[in-house]
Amino acid sequence: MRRDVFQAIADPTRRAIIALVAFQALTPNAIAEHFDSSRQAVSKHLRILTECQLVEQEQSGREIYYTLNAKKMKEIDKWLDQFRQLWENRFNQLDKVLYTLKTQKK
Amino acid sequence: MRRDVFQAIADPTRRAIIALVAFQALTPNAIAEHFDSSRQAVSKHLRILTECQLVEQEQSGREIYYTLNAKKMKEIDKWLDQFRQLWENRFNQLDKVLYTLKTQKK
DNA sequence: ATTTTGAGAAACCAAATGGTTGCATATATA
DNA sequence: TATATATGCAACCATTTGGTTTCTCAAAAT
Repeated sequence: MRRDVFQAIADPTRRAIIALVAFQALTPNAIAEHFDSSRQAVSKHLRILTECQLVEQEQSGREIYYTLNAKKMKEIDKWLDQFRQLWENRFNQLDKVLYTLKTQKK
Repeated sequence: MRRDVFQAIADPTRRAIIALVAFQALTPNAIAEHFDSSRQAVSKHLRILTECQLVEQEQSGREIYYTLNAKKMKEIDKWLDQFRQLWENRFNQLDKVLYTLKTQKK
């Protein structure tokens, strides 16, 4: 079960769930109300999100409140870091072509 | 065929390909050398990356050079923006709990 | 002119994914 | 105590995914 953050955010429903629990703790039932699919389907998404630690559970009686573990989101941001300078254009398309040409004439 | 950026970066091989073509234009053959899987498998990944515009093609004779379209990576960064303040702790777990309690006593 | 090489497309396949329904269990509520 | 509610889990199913092999085609190289 390769449950990494990138696989977790691939699904649009899970991204929506992330956005929901980002600003308030919610129960599976409360979350399911926002979607067409069944509560069990949402539950499975929550399981995946929990397994990769993107969300955390907090039991309160028979209810379970889910919240976003924002720190885990940083992992995605960290991965993006290596490309950030590229889209900020300090190292652009032309540079890349020149670099390619240079490494090719060996 | 829902070819969005998030689905594209879900696969670890594709993330590796992205990292490779980020710094120099490469042909499918050159890319495939970095992996265990066949050139055709890499080709399929490149197709997916192309379809969601994460990479761009540049034909040169019979060779096709692939480069990263860094601008498209910004989409991921943009999605992360809404959570950035959360992991920077300006709005933390406790706040969330309080907010939840408040909205519940209606 | 013939052969080799680079690349995409098609057909196929096992495994993973996202959904469903039905069930078990623990906690509230009547 | 009996019933209703919240949740997770298992079994099942259709579709998607990621890989393979085979094929075709165009461009280089011989």
